[in-house]
Amino acid sequence: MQIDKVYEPQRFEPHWADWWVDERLFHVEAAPGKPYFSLVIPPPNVTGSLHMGHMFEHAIIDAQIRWRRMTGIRTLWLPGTDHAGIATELMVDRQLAKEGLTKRELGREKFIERVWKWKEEFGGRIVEQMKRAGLSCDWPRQRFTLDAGLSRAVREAFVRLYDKGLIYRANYIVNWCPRCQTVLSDLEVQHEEMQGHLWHIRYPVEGSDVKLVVATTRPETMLGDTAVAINPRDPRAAELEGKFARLPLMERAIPIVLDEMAELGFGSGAVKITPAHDPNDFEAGRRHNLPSIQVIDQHAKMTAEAGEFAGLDRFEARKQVVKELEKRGLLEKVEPYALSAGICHRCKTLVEPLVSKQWWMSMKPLAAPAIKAVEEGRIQFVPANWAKTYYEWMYNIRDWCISRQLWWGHRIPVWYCGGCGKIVVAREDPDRCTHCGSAELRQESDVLDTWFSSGLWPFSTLGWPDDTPDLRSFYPTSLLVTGFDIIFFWCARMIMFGIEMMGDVPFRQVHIHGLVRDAERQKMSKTKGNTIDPLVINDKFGTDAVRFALLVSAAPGNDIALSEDRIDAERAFANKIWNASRLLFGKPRNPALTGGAEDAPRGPQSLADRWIGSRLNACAETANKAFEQHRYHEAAETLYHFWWGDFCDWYLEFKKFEADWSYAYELYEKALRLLHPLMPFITEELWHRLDLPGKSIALAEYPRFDPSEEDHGAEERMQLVQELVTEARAIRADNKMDPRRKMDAAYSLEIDEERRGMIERLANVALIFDPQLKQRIWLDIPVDRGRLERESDQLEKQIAALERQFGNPEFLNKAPEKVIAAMRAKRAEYEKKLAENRAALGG
RNA sequence: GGGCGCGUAGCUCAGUUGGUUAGAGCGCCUGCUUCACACGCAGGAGGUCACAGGUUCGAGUCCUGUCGCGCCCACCA
Repeated sequence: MQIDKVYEPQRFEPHWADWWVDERLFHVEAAPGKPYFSLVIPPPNVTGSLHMGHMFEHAIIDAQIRWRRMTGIRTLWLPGTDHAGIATELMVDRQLAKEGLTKRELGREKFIERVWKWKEEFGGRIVEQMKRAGLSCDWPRQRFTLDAGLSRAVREAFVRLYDKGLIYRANYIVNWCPRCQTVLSDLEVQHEEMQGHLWHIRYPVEGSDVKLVVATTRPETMLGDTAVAINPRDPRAAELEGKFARLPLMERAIPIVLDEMAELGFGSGAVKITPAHDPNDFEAGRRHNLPSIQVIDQHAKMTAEAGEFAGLDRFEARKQVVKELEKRGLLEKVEPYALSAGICHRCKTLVEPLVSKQWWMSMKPLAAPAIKAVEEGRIQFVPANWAKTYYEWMYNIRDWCISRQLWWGHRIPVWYCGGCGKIVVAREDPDRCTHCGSAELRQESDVLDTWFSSGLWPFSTLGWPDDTPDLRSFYPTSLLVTGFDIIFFWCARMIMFGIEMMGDVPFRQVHIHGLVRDAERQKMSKTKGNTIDPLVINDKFGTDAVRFALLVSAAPGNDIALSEDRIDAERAFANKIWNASRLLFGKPRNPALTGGAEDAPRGPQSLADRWIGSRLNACAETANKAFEQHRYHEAAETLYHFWWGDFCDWYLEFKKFEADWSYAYELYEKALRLLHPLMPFITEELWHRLDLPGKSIALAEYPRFDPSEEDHGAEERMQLVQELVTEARAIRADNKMDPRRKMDAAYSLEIDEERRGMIERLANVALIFDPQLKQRIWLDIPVDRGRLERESDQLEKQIAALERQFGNPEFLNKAPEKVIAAMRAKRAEYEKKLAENRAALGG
């Protein structure tokens, strides 16, 4: 068998990536009622290209999916992409801006055309990246949140919820992004600590000399004040209740009301109320029946209601208002003040609270069964702690603003009738008003929040609302793998939608993974310039090495610090496997057999064979358990040490002195399968060199724990060989002995001919085999006295520590039998070793 | 204000229900062109597990507190 001298993943990875897709290797047919494992991809946004976070998530999913598939269960990984409303519009906005255009100038239709073009380009790029990464997705089932089927699902869901009274339209104070020109949900507003000021302003009380001092962080909003509140327990309450304050600058009389919102002892004890521009004040306005005066418009400019300040930008207005108040001696003081400001999580513009008529979804009724599903364990979080975060949000959930003043998205299926003024909500575009028959219908111009369609993803992608074989075959899905940052945005909403629309949870388990950070644990970000581009890194080190580096660091839920050093180490691992294969492939496949029966498995032939078989078996047990529990780092580490430590360092070295390599091939093939979910490319490449009957290693069986392969005897016998070899090498190194010259040993031990040969060869020692003593040999080698003395001291200390334990009756009473027995065995072992050392030193 | 998490070898991190001598990768030191691999081989140094108490026969692991760091949620004038 020929194999290139150097491991160059670039030479075969693209080939297998294409082959997997072209052969539709991971396509799976519907089979209602049959056992399955299914997972829908968290659809990446079509905004650009994939980053390391995606790569990490995909490496986890692919490992899990490939492992499941190899265990023989019907396995589906459904791929797709998300239209990502605001994010994509922002990208296209920027592109237009470079051409000196705006989306309004272009018009709705032309703009959407433009975005589709963008989607074709970048969405396509993302899909290509995923294919190149070798993700074992069922590509023929690929979906996009705006494709026809999913759009139909969106309408269905909207109409059902509307009919149930769970979707409503209302005027309320919302988060408005003056740049994106749309409303945002609470989740889309990011809070950032900012250093601001607290301005204390004097409001004169009418018919009195008293001046009420109010404190505010936003003086420009005072122009829209319609009341001032003080706490009912405020000493001034009785005197001021029912009186009016004179609003400075606007010269308007506004009532003084009593309200708990004014906290006793905070600032001056009085609070200005601006119902149109503050969520808190909005509620207060409702409580006290106050008028609402909008002084800031949707572009964050002052309205005509702002009098002399009309037309000014909100920040400029702030300066002017403060200046004017100062001039009139109404500014008592200014203090520095730390506040958290809400900014648009897409474009980072300061969000403006505005009163606006929007579409909302009632969440409490949907949340209750979703909470129950997790409480009852029908959905399990991994790590379990994340359930707390989920509960916390769900218990305090508020209604969801689902309309967006955007163009790229699912247009809300609501029509306003010009005839009777009523609204029509329909699955299909209506020709006439269902109430009055008028043809004068105008569709709602708003689109839905992107997360509305994402929330339907686990079933809309399987054909819902139709009762399809796919849906009956793969829903509920088995697992969701995602980041903690979208537990609320996506995960929680899928659970609510799933239960509401399908009557069952959308997935059984949620694996929450961490963040990929750079080597210094900094978040990767374009602005910091510390990002690692998956394309570049995969090309440099090979996809297998990058995947393995990600997974070996992936302790459940923890962030990972990724460095090129780490990836380089895993490339070295791949290279090690490659070279071990070169050694193996240079050996006769099966000298004991001839003709066509060359591949007939013959099982282990030697002690080394039995030992490695037993080791691989143990490794298979650990790996299966690790995948089951989403402990990828454990699977990776175990396989790393099996391949490098056991297979290469010991087994192959032993085999070099044996003639029969038939079992080595058998075991090697099994070891490739064991590694395949973590390193799909190199294992596929090498597996094909074996020219076996199967089509792909990805469809071969994953090795399982087999009690008949367990061979404790072989492991124990081999352990002694390893210890002796290591000891002999250490003596040689400590004494600076020439490694090429044979040495004699000075131990008395029970040994058989087979092991004698192993020790002699690997340790390069001459063992004197005494037939008179049968299996006992006496070795005569120079001893490193210092080494033995140090070791003996250690042993004495350890034995003394154990004696202390055994002398403690409490320990003997309370410790489990198992632990005591293990410690007794340990003591015996130490004592034996100590005796050996003393004999060697004495002689 | 509420919630979650972290602090283990020079660096980055493992350590699942408490149990014997706490591990890995990288880095470091020593010696090797050993016929698969210098992306390698062999040997080695390096940790009072942040700190202080407590529970226990036994604590890196459980409890309390302190210090340091991070994240999330919240209508904090």
